[in-house]
Order: sequence, then C-alpha cells, then structure tokens
Amino acid sequence: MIDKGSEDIKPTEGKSLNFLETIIEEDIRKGKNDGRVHTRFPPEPNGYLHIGHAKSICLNFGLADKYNGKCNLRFDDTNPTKEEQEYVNSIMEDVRWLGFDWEDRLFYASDYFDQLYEWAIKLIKDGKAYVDDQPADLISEQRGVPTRPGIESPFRKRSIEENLELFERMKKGEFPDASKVLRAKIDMASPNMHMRDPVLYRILHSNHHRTGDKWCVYPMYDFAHGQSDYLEGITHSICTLEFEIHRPLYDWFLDNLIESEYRPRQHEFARLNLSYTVMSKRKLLELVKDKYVTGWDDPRMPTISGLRRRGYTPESIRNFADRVGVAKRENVIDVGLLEFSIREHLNLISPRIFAVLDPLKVIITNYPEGKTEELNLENNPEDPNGGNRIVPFSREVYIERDDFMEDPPNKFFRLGPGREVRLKGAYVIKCEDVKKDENGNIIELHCTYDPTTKSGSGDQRKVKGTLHWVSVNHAVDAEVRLYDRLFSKEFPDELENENDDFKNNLNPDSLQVITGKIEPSVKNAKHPDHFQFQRLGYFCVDPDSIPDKLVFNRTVSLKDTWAKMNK
RNA sequence: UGCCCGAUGGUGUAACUGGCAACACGUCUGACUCUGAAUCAGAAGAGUCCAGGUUCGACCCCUGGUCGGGCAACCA
Repeated sequence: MIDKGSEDIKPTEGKSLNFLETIIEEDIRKGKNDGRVHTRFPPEPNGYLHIGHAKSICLNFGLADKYNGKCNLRFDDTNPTKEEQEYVNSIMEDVRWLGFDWEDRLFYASDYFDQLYEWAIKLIKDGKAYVDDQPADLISEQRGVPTRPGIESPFRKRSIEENLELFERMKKGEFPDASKVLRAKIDMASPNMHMRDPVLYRILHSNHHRTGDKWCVYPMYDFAHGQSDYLEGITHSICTLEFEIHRPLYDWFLDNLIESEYRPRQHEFARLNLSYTVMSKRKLLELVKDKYVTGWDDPRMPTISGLRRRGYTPESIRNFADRVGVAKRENVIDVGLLEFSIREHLNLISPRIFAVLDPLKVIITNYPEGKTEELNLENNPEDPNGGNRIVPFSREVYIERDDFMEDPPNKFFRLGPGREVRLKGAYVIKCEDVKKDENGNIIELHCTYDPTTKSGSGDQRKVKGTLHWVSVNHAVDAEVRLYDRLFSKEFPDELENENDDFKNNLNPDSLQVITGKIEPSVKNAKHPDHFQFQRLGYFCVDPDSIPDKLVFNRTVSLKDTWAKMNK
C-alpha cells in the first residue's frame, strides 16, 4: 500500500461502496482530519475472539489499508475484575494469524489512566462531575426508566472542593469497593438513559493485569473509549450497533474536555451472527467453563482459535468477512457461506489423499499375492506445482462401507454385486462375491480386477463410479475427529420458553471420533497440514497428533450431491 | 405514553447526484469428470414493509403508520 500519488486512495472501480466507505470517502473529499484515516480494533481482554470479531478486525484493518491509513490494536482494559493476560495473548495471536499488523501501535486503555484521571478532575473543577455516596441499586432506581425521567441525587450539588477531596481519597483507596462513584452531571431527565449522570469512575480494589495495584479507581467504558480514540488520533471509531445510543455521551466527554478542532467520530455497524451457533462471549464462556467443549479452541467453537484448529485458513476467513458485507441491519449469516469460503480455499491448496473412514475389505482374487505396485499419483489437480506421491496398491484394499450396496438402486454409481467401479488411480474391479458373517453382516468383498485398465495406460473403458481406497497392508491408522455443527437448531438463542436454555439446542452428534485407514504418505504429516481426503472432505492435522498416533480433524465435508439426493 | 436504529429474492449485500432491481451463497437443470468434488453453461426466485404525497418517473425524497432490534451494570 505504498505507492504514493494520486492513487493513494484506491478508487473503488466498479464495485460499490459499503456505507462506511461512503462516509470515509466523503470525509476525505471534504478534507476532514486532513484526509487522514485512522481506525482501531478495541477488544476487551475478557475472552477469546470469535468470528464476529474477525469481521470487525477485517473491517478496521481493511479500511485503514484501503485508504492508506493506520489501524491500532487497543485493549479496552478498564475492568480488572474481568480481564486477564491470557486473553491479551490469545487476541494478539489471533489478529496476527488473521494476517493483520498493528506495527508499533499496540495500546491499552490503561495507558491513559493518568490522563483520564486528570480529565475527571477537570470535570469536577468545571462543576460537571460529582461524587455520589449512594449504593448502586439506589442510583439505578433514581435513574428512572426510559419512559420516565430520573431524579437527581442528593449528592449532586456537593461543593467542588468536597468532590475534589473525596475523589482524591477514592483514588488513594480510603473507601471500600462500591461505596462511592464519580458521576458526570448531565441531565437526569434525558430521554437517553446514558446521559442521566453516568458513572465515570468506580472503586475497585483489584489487581490490574498491567497497572497492578496502582489504582483503586477505574474509569468506565464510556469515560475511557472516546478519550482513548482522541489520544490516538483515531478518525473513524467503528463499533457495533448497541453503542449507537452511547454516541451522544462519547461526544459530550470530548466536547467538555477537549479544546482542539479534531474529533474522532463514532460509526456503528451491525454485528455478525451465524446460524447454528452462538456468538455471545458469555455463552461461549459458559460452554468452556461447564465443559460442553474442550476449551476456547475446541474445533466446534466459533472462536478464531477454534476455527484455526478446525482447519480454517486466514484467507478463507478474510474472504468470508468480505462476502458478508457491512450494514446497519440485524443479520444472520448462513453458516453455509463460511463453509463455502473454506472449501473454496482448501480446494486450491490441499493435497489429495486416500483415507477410508468406515472400512470394508476388498480382496482382489485374481491379483498376485504378495505383489505391491507403487502408483504415482497427482497431489492436487488444482495446483500445477502440487507434485506427486507414491501410493501402494496390493491384493487387499479397504473401501468405504457405504460405497457398496448389496441391492443398489439405479442411480447408485458405486459397487454392487456384479458391478464394476474404478479404484481411483489403479484398476477397474468387479464385485464377484459378498462374504458375510453368521449374523448376515457383510465382512468382505471378493472382486476381480482387469489388468488392462491400469490408470494412465490409455485404457478407454468408462465405468460409472470411482472409489477411493487404501491398501490393507500399507494403511496407517489414525484417529479422525468428525466435527459437525455445535448446535442442531438454526437459531440456538431462540428458546421455547423461559425455562429453556440455549444449551438444550446443542447438537449431541457434534463430535464423532473414529479410527480411519489412511494412505502411508501421510505418516509424517504434522499440524497444521491440510489434506483433502478424496471424496470425503477437508481434514487437517490436530495439535494433539504425534508421529505414532496421527490425529485428524474434519474441517468441512465435500459437497455431497448424492447425500442430498437421498434426503 | 420515551429515545435511537433498521426494513430490498431463502440468506447476506448492491443499485452513482430519483430513470421500472444487480451480485454472492443457497436451490434447480444440463455438460464435463478416474473425487456424485471442482469446473462450465443455464434456470427459477424479490417488484423493494404499508398507505398517502412530490415528480414525466421513487428502493431512493416528504408525511403518517406497521413490524423488528437496541437503551434503565459501579460490564464492554
């Protein structure tokens, strides 16, 4: 992003602008903030990032990139009772993994605690803030309800001197938690609840992950966010819709604190929702804490770390974020779009291999015993530089159990008694006999092969079906974790009644662990290698995997027209 | 009875300063195929929440409704 000149602003050729781009381009045209574009991604380090945050990250960093600006990473760490270093670390890892770089602009709201404290004093001195001794429930009661004005606190008209002294003592830790707060003096009758003398500072004798025990009072979000934006020179402060109502307060603080012309401006967009999952941090935390999943990075979680472990790539997530768009209306994105995005990318980059997940043994009766052929197969037809690999073929192979039917319908293009199929990369085989155990279960198939049909030999015979397979004597066992959607309901937040719980909508079959038979070329595969298990889906090596015991996660299945036909 | 926001095919987003609605996913056909994948070709699907108004002409502007979401933590 680099070339300077008149093309600094990448013009949006043909493609239409989203509403934020429209605003930004207009601001630039008008020369607002000297045409600067400076955004920020401001997570609270109280949990792991999820796909919704990914949208915000792509938006903020993407806008900065598009308009030759900068984007800061800023931790909104004003509440030490909820925030932890572990979360800070995971967030930085996730943002980086997604492919974004905040360069030297890593900030914390806690960097500004001194300045914020000074600003609070200024407000007191200006008669615009006061210390309230009332308990939280009383304050809340006096605040009224949206349809009725609140009433003023009896402490509202404390003298400036007394306020100054009390606030100083609050800071020094002379009062217990929750015994006093500092409030702005705005308007208890405002139709906007947030303007009814909002709390600026509360007393919290709590160790902060960065400032330790230095502070006994901590600023509220509203008193920290806009000022932090201001201090960092943010021009466009992009947040989600629920903060829209906060904007007058955001502006009020700046207008009452700052002399200069420059102002950051808050803009709100609709957060991302995804079908078949939940997105609230509280609910995700609950799933982790109560062990419904193995952790924040459980591959079923919509967290960035979960998606990463599941086998999603940064590219696929960025493309997804691009495709969902940005607007101000509530939305629920079909999880199918996410799945499309990852298939699209993995199709391009994943080596193809053979893996049989539900094995049925096939004995090729006319194939020489003890013989092994080393077949040279293409890794990825989509990638000319993908190279080749050797796959051993022998007299006994496994095929997928549901690739055989004893009494198949016409549309079944696979193996059945007397039918022929091609073993991909090898030969055409014909099913001659079906062996069963005493209970009638099919235990193996006896087939014959046609030696003239070897792949690549120029044989022209067409058969309807092509199956993947693995040589029995060469197969490698691997644990395969088959993941499915975490919830069985499209909108898991939608409850039947008051006693219902979103956890009742969990999909009991979201994880199935099996042992699969995999071709030997993957023996040395390691995390985070991606593969396409041919005809099955995309899989990646899990971090749990060790050389003697491979573990694969199913990222997403291949589109399956056959399965759909049978619905 | 308050304030703020929103409303376009199944889903999500477009439609330049007003000129009868486009793209993506999904769905359905068909072609191709040594992955029932991918790819390719095509189709169906909304008349833009409703009612008025302005205009030669409105998704777009105005008025009034309806519906949906948000706002009453010492959370962010």
